[in-house]
Amino acid sequence: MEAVPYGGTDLATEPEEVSRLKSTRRVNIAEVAATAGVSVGTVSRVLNESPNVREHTRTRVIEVMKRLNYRPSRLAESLSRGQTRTVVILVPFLTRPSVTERLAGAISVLDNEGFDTVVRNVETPGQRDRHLAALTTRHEADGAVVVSLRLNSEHLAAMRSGSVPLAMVDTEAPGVPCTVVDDIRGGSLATEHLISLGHRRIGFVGDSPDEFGFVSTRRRLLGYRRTLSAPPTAIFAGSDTQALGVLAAAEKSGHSVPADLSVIGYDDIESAALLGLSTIHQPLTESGARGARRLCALIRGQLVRPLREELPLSVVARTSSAMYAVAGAA
Amino acid sequence: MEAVPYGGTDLATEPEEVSRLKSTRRVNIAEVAATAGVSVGTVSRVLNESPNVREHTRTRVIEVMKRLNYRPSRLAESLSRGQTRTVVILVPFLTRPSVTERLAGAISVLDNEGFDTVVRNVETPGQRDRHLAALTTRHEADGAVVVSLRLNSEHLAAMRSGSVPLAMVDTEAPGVPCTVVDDIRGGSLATEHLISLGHRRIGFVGDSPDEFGFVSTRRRLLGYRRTLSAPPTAIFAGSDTQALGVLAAAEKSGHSVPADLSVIGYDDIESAALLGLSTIHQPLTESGARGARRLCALIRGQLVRPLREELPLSVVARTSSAMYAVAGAA
DNA sequence: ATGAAAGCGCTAACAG
DNA sequence: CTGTTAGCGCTTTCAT
Repeated sequence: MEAVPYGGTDLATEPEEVSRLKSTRRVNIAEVAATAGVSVGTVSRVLNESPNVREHTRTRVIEVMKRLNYRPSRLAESLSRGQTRTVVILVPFLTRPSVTERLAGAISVLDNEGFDTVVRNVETPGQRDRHLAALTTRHEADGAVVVSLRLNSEHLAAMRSGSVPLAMVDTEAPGVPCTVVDDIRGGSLATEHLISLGHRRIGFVGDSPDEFGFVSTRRRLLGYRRTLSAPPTAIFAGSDTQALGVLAAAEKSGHSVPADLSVIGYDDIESAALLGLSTIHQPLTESGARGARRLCALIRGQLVRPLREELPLSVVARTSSAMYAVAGAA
Repeated sequence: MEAVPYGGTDLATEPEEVSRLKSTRRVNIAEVAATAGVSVGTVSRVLNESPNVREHTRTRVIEVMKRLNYRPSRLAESLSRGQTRTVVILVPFLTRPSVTERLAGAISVLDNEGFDTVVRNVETPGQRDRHLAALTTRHEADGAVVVSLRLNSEHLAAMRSGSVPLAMVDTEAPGVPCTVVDDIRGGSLATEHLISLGHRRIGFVGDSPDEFGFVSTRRRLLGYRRTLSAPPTAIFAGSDTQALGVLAAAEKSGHSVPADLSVIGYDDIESAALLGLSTIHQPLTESGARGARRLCALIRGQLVRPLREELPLSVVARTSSAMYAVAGAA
């Protein structure tokens, strides 16, 4: 490892060692073995911390690896071992806070389990199809977790015949391990909360139905419909993000929350607490973590049970919802 | 591809084809070649859409690939080609909206360029060191983009001697392509905005300095300090998320915004617009995209210029900031 | 247009 | 404890 100028360097002459690729010939395990005067097998052993290496040998090999700036190829290792130690996670609309929290949960456990996580973001039907197809068409990871996206029968059939280890989060399919919540019940919980506060005219704000294969919002709407059907002194938003929109709109139009209007959201994203938004809490990070954990089990060849696991929902009453003061109907 | 029961199936008997790994022996290119009665070379050619394959042959090979449910190994392809077509992106606090937007920007261009993106989330110094080390210690990707994390001289030296293609976003290092904004100026812009509104006593809310190697907030603070130094009729928050916290706190304590208190944030995350938060806009998605684009250039062996690129900042006045009404000092 | 064969960089089984 | 060697599954000359 040569000394590299840093920090104290004259900044006038912009050092640019990294701005262009130095075509340093990659040194491989054979080269290390050769210059250390041992076999590749031995180098491999020190690489994998095998106990069967004389301390002296190990030291020498390590020294050579350092000197040659050797970086073992994960690719070669994977190919040889027969597993990629990589998992793909397919998410829709990565920037949505609820999605991000799930993603973070998944990455965290995957990282701990020694997997790299390739994330694929889906924002159009085209991307969805392309990425879903890639999952079964080529062998690029040890498994995949699909978040919030619905698989059609073709996809499913392909996953099966290709036997691609798969776990789903916030969406389900027959025969696939999935981690979900009961969104219909969630819709009811939200509506009931408002009703218990004396509201009788409750509005709903959400995605236009069937917009993009998302199933959650529609089901929440269903829960709302089942619980009530008249218009607003309170609003139930299909997601916290939409609830924030409602909050802003209310303020803009001079309505104060919760005095004039109660608002309840859904998800309990991080900023909901920050803003005092009442909401239906669902274990976002946890769902991603569990999905990942189940995928790992699957990859290990374990049987995942129960196939469908349901996480609990709860209402979190904060400051955006309050008793209906004006004329609480009996 | 065998027919797989789906949908119409009796759900009482939970089908569980995917809940356990079917040990379907992987079919490889040799097997395809053998059963199609051609050489592996030919199969490889149809795989890569080489024009040098008789139409008839191609059709037959494709038919066999389907029938055998052949999935080419990306690993083997990469090893053979000598490139992973994978990029690592290192981000701190993945769930922060500003980070997520950058990530989305990067993933988007990387995806278009045919790269898989492995994301590594850093939430502790330990993770930071481990992931940073992994970048140089092993060869697992064609390059890396580092977001908002500071590299010390050791890391830098390692990146260089290992000649790991690297691009940085929202952070900089000598000799490395970076995409940044002028946070000091950002701090000034925010403060000036408030001052132009008649405010003279302006508070700052931000991270405790030097918490975790983050540089941005501190620099914004510096910009604020340089512009002013007395206490509050208005508040400048180091990030939009923190500004939202201020909004909530204000409301909770009965202060109305902007009547009693003006608030300006920093970043212009998606929900800022939603909530009418005044803020300093910085091109978040764009920064991620540019970082990714530059990394791609680097990987292609191109010279990246200028090494340091600065994206523009602008103030976005929304409804959370207003003229200081009470007693605007002259 | 197609086949044969030499890698790519590692792991692991086997010998010693 | 260490060396040898056969793969892992593909791409890619080089022949033909």
